[in-house]
Amino acid sequence: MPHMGHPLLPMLRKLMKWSKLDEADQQAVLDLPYQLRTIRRYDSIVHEGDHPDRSCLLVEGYAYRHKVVGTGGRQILALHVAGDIVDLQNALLRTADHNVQALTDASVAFIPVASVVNIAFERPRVGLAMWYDTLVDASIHREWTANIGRRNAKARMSHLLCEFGVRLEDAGLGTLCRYELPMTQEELADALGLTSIHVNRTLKELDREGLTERNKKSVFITDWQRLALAGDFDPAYLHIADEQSGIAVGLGRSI
Amino acid sequence: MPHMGHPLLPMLRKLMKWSKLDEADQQAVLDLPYQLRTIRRYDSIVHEGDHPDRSCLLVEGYAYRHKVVGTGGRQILALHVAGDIVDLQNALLRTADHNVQALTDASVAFIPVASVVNIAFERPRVGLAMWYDTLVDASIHREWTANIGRRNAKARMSHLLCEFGVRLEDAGLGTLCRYELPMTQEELADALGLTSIHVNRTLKELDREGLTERNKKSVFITDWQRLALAGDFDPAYLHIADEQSGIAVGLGRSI
DNA sequence: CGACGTGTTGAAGGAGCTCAATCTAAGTGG
DNA sequence: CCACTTAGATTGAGCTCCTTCAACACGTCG
Repeated sequence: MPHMGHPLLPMLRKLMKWSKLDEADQQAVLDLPYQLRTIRRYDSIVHEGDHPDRSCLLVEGYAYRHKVVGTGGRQILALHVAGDIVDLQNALLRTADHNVQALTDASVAFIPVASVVNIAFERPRVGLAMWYDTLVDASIHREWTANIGRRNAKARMSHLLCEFGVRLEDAGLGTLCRYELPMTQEELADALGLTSIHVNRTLKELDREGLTERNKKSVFITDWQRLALAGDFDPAYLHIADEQSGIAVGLGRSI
Repeated sequence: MPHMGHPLLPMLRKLMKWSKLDEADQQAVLDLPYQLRTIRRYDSIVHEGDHPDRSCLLVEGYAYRHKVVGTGGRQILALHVAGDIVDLQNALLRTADHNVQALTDASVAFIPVASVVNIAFERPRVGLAMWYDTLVDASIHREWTANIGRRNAKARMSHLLCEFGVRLEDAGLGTLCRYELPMTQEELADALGLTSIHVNRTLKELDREGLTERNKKSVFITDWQRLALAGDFDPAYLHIADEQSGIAVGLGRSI
């Protein structure tokens, strides 16, 4: 899997969306020590109960976080794309409370937690961007909770497809209405709290109603308006367009 | 509602669980500027779409966060008790992506976001504790997602009752098996992704099976072992007992 | 070619929902 | 102290969305 440019660039790109970073900040991010590893599809990156001492970030490919419940069911908690910091949580909290796994062949950079903590507090703008990132992550968790708890299958699926469109376009990895979705129906089911059989029927229904056109690995949204309506989708929770000026106030005061 | 001691003490108590704070750190936390407000049951504290410039923390009482979906359904996303920082999210992210509301009459302290950001970066141990707190918050979100997505009604309810026991005991507001739960069955339903009718039947079943004894506002868990088993409950995700030594490493290096 | 992972389809069952009625306790006003 | 009100708890009956079980189809890859 060839990779263009500095492996940490996708992360830097993302951090710069959350907070304005000057030249020195940017360089410091790129100077973080890291170890690059290639991960195969379905390989585990972090396992529940681990005590990771390195944070990891997705350089290329897709990954997901999940938990397995007592009855054997699996719940996918989050989906991640290149540039996402997939495991600051478990590293900072010392004990992994969930699993992280590659959804496709992927490239992952591991960074010592100590380095992450150091840069966060030596360079408050970087630290704030990281904090911000974890908060947005939590915001997405909340929307997923609402999605699974209070919407029916069709709305859940529509919502997921809309979210992915917005996120992939924002990450420069696709467009709002056309992107790669390398997930099996069983994986979709585990992300939505459904069974793969019902996911199959729901996807077929969206196709039949002219909202989407899919083939195995890619999604084409043919009617964004209606899909967003069906999915009760409002991208506000992704905080993509939020102004950052307000945050700078806090930093301007004393740092 | 009379209050003992400094209003910010419950928060300080909580932060100190996440990271070791020296005298000066502790004083700085208590010296944060704040405005105390009494909130009536059901009054809104933060409304979705707001642009709050003050973070808020629960000094006394219970509160919850929620979203309303397109079909009118409500999903409660998190429950909060005294000491919880109920709204760092919305304040830092600038645009509230969910509502925060009082579950009982409550006392809330509002702190300017700028002050929070300042203390976080001037005093890294405090900042780390706050970051840690938001990460634990996210961890609870994840467990809730798994709970709602992959467990049946009885397990969901059992899990919630167990979580509350642990959290309230940890906060010094009750004991593992006996505590106040000032929620209506409809509110429980909205927290669990169920209907109030089904919550009623589920609660009755737990009583009938000898796992709990309830009256209106308080819970008595008569068989913790079996309730935890029924709820597939493992408190690891609350990160209550995690060692903090590892984190200190990061700070010790350069700050 | 056979095997396996994934998608597709049908039929039956059930967990949880909807609708509707009744009950209870805690106000509230007189 | 008692009618009156009201929010919440409780219970029943029928229904539906989604699951479970069971085949079968399809493509890929050894």
